[in-house]
Amino acid sequence: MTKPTQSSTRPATRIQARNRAKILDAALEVFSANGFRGSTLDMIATQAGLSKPNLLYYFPSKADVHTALLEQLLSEWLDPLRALNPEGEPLDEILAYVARKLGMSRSHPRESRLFANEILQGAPRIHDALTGELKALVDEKADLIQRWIDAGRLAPIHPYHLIFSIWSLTQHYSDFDVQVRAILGQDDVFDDAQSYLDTLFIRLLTPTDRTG
Amino acid sequence: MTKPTQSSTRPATRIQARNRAKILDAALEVFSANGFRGSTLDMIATQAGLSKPNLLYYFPSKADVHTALLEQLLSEWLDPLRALNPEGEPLDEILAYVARKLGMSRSHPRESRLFANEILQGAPRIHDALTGELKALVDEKADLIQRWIDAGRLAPIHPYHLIFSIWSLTQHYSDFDVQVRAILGQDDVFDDAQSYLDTLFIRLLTPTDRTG
DNA sequence: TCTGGTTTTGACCATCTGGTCAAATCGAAC
DNA sequence: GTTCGATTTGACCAGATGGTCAAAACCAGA
Repeated sequence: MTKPTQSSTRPATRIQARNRAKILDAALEVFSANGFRGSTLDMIATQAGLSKPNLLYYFPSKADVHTALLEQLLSEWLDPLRALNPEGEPLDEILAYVARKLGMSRSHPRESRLFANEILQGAPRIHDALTGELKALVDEKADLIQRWIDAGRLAPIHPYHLIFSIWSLTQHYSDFDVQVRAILGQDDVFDDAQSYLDTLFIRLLTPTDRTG
Repeated sequence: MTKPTQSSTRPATRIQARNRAKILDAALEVFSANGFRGSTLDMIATQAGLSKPNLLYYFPSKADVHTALLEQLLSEWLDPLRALNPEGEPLDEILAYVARKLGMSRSHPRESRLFANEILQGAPRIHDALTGELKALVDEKADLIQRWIDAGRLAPIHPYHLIFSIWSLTQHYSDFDVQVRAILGQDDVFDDAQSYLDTLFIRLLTPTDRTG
């Protein structure tokens, strides 16, 4: 009856790795659809194909599943921003970032909703990550954008609000999915969204030529 | 022990009006902060200064409080869009709409979060309103915007996605409040946001002059 | 096959929570 | 101040839910 989570030394068996993965995937499905309080261990266990006590054999509590999930996903979630390349052409870099982020809303809507739920509730479990890891990354990239602006390679706008606007515009299509579909019907929402956002950021960011 | 809610004929006493209002305000506070499943009748009752059975004397169930709250707020929530004036100058009208919407994020963050929670969970209780009242209003206003575009008074963009972008950009500042503040600190977020959004929509929507 | 650790589970518990109810209290009209 | 409906409440209930535990089943190496 050795608890597997204590095995910080032991190299985790194949069964452990497989079941922890199954649980985290099930938890993503359930938490993203129902929020933390709206999700039950039974839902997650069933979704994972395990019994509730068996789930609790791998994670000591519901909160631990949630925390583990958020931690695992946060870094991956920030990859698109991290990939903003200081060496690239500014406008292309931003547009590529927008495209990556919109792509994630399309392909990873569960992750997006999981974070949206967490932030909406006041981020009780990842507040430290917000003021730490996230802020550090955003500070760095906002600085980069400011340098591009100072060099006249982007129109002058508030770098932080630019980043916020990219987040909100892209995540809207996953988080508020139901509303978007209620209004538009089942159309190819993401293709139209992509071209709309391209237009928007090109117009917003293309520097006015002042050499005349 | 006559239930007050049955009195569709009776004109509702002063006490009834006062307590129903207290309950709905408390419910707004609690539901917007914790979501539907994360809120308890005890929380709402305490917040309203009533006992739980007393609360249930005015509303037959928790779900009924929630529904009543959403219904009461939905119409008011759409007022800024409804006020879009066909007779006005197109760009001014859109900018004024953005300003009204951002103002509501600042002054009514609880309402914004209440709706965000509901939509995130798949809008189980207001889906009809989305495909009905909301869609009808958006269709009407999208049509107006399209006519402005056709008349060359706005740059050509997708009207529905324009409306979505206004929603997402403005509501972000209330719904994701915690995240914004974690990154920016306690600054005057809304003033900067207002000028950022002004810039954004002016650049996006100002028609290119083709008379040359 | 035996052995010892790993994994799984059925039964169970305590707490929380939505909701009920009969009795008590209140309040306005007479 | 009496009356009768409106309002309020303490006590209570049933189901849901997070979590425990001891025993059973499983599995890999000797």
